[in-house]
Amino acid sequence: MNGFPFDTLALSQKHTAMIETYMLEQLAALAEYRTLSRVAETLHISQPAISRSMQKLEDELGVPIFERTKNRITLNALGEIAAKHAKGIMSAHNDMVQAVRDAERRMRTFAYGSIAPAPIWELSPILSQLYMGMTVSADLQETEDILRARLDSGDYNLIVLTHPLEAQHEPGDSLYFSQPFIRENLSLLVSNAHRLARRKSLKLKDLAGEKILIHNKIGFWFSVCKEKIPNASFLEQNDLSTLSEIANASDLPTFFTNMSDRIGICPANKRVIPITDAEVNVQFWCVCRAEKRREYAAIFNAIRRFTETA
Amino acid sequence: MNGFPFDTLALSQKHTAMIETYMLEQLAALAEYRTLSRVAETLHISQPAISRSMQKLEDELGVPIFERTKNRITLNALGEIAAKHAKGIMSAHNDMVQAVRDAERRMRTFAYGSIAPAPIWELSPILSQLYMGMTVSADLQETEDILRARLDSGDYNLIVLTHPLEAQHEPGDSLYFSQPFIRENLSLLVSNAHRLARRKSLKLKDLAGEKILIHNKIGFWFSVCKEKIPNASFLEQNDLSTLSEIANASDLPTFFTNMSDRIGICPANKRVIPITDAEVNVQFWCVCRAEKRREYAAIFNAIRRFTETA
DNA sequence: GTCGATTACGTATTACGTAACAATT
DNA sequence: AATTGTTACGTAATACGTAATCGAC
Repeated sequence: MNGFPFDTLALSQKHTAMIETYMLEQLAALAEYRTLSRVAETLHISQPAISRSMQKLEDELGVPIFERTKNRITLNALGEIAAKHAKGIMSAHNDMVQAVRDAERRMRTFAYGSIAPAPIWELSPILSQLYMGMTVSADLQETEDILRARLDSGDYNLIVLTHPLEAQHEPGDSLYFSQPFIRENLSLLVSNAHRLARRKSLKLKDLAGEKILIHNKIGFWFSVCKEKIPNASFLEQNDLSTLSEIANASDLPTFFTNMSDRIGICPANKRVIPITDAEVNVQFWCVCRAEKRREYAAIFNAIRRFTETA
Repeated sequence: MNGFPFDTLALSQKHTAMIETYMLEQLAALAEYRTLSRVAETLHISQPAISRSMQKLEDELGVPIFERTKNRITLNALGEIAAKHAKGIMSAHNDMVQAVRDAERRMRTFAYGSIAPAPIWELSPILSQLYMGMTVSADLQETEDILRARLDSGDYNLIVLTHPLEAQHEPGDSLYFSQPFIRENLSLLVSNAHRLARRKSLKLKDLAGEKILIHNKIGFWFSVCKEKIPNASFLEQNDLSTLSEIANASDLPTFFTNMSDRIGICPANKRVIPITDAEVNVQFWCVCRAEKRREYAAIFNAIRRFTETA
C-alpha cells in the first residue's frame, strides 16, 4: 500500500473518513424516490451501483439506516435523519457554487437601478466609460422599496432616487452616501388645437379627465401621474418609436421632459407646456451604501463633473 | 465511453457536476494553512495532489478562486467565499454522522436523571429488566433545571423529581406526565453519646453548628441540608464505604433515610432520629414528556406495581 | 412472468505518489 | 540551498456497468 504509512495503525478506527458526495446525492435521491431502481434511472446509473453505494454509506456511518427485506429496501428512522442531512448538504453544495459565481458576476458587473429612465440615459454612458470591460447593467424600477432592498442586498451597486437617502438607523455615520445628479421637469406636449394649448403652465389636476398617450416603462412618473391626475385615461404604450409616431399623427397629448429630446422625441407643430407641480420637477440623486463611497469615488467625481457641465 | 449515453450531448455544459468531498476538505484546509505544502502534510497527501485538486476545483467552479504567482498560491476574494462555504459543508458532514450516531445511541439507551440517589437504586433494576439488551444510564443531578433541560432536549427519556411537573405553557394538554414513585424520609444517625441522642425527632435547625459527616453525591439533599442547617460544618466524603466506616468508628452524626438500609448502611449501636421538616420527607415523582407517555406505558405500569407493593 | 435488490466480476475512471522541473526566497 | 507550486507519468483505488441470482408480487 502506498501513501499514508500510518494507515496500518489507523485501520481500527478510520478517522471518520469523510462521506463522499455521490453517496449523499444518492441517499437524498433515495429519500425522494423510495426505490433503488427509480434512483438509478433518475441519476442515470445502474441499480447495483446504488445498492453498493448505500451499503458502503451504511457501513461508514456504522449504524443501520435501512430496513431490508429480500427485494425491498426502505429508510429507517436513522436513515430519514441521514437523508435530511444529506439534502441539506446537497443544497449547501449548490449554495456554494451559486455564491461564488454570483460574487464573480458582481465583481464583473456594475449594476444599478433607477426610479426613472432619464438618469439611465445619462449614467450608463458615464459608467461604461469608467468601468471599461465591465458589464454595466441598469434596471428601471417603479418603487423606491425595491431599489433600496437591492442596494442593501448588494444586487445593486448604486441607485438613483428623487431624493437623498440619510441614515435613519445610526445617528453618527450615515448608512448611505447621496449625491445630486440631473434635474428633470415634466411638461405636456399638446397639439395647437388642444383646449390647453394656450396655457403658459399647467397643474396636474388641470389634466383631469384627459386622454393622455403615455409610455408605461417610465418608473415613478407613471404612478405619480396616475395618482395626481383625477379621472385621466392613459393610453399605455410600451414601444417608444410607435408612441412618438402615434403622438405625431394624432392630437393626443403626451408627456415631455427636458431630458426627452436627448433621445430623439422632438415635438412637431406641438406646444410644450410646463407642469408646475413639485412632484414632477425632480432632482435625481445617486445613492450608494456608505461603505462603498471610497470605492466609487471615481464614479461620483465623474457624476459631479457631468452635473456641473450639463 | 460506457454509461450515460447523453454524455456526448451534455459535454458542453456538464450538468453542474457535484463538487467532490476531498476538494472541499482540501480547500478548507488551504484557507487554514495558507500553503499547499502545509495542507499536504496536514492531510497526509502529496503537494502535487493538492495542486491538481485545486486546479480541478477552480475549473469546475468556472471562476478563478486563486491568485497565482510562480511559486505562491493564495485565495482571492472568491476563494475566500468558496472556502467559507467549504468549511460549512465540512461541518455539515460531521453534523450528519454525529446526528445519526446520536440518534442511534438514543434508540439503544434509556437515559434518565434523578434529583436524588435513592430513586436510581430502585428504578435502574426495573428499567434494566424492562429494556433487556438496552443500556440503561442514570445520572444524578443536583438541580431540577438541568434535569428538565435534558428531558426537553431528549437527552433524558425520564427524570425523577420531588414533585410532579405540570404544564405551565399550554392550558389544555400537559407537556409532561408525572407519576408518584417512592417516598424518602431523612433521619439523623447519632451515637448514643451525642447530645441529641435522646430526642424522639428533630428539626433541621436543631442541627445548627453541628459537625456532620456527609456524602457529597446525594443530589438535592446536599443543597437542602446546606441551606436549612445554620452554621453546620459538613465533612464531605465521596466514597460510600469509607464514609460508613468513619461513621461507625467515630461519634460524628450522619444522615440516614428509609432507603439507606437497602444499600447496606446499617446503624451499629447508634440511634436513628427522624427529621420532621417537610423538605426532607419527600415524595419522588417520575416525569416524562407527555408525548412519550404511551411509549413508556410499560415503565409506568412497572413503577406503579413496584410502588404499590413496596 | 415482471420487478426490485443483491452479488460477482471485469473495466474505466481518477485521485494518488514519485520524479523532474521552475521560480522565488 | 531550501522552499513552494506545477507538470509528467505510471499506479492503485474505486465506482461503475453487465450479467447472474434470489424473492416477492
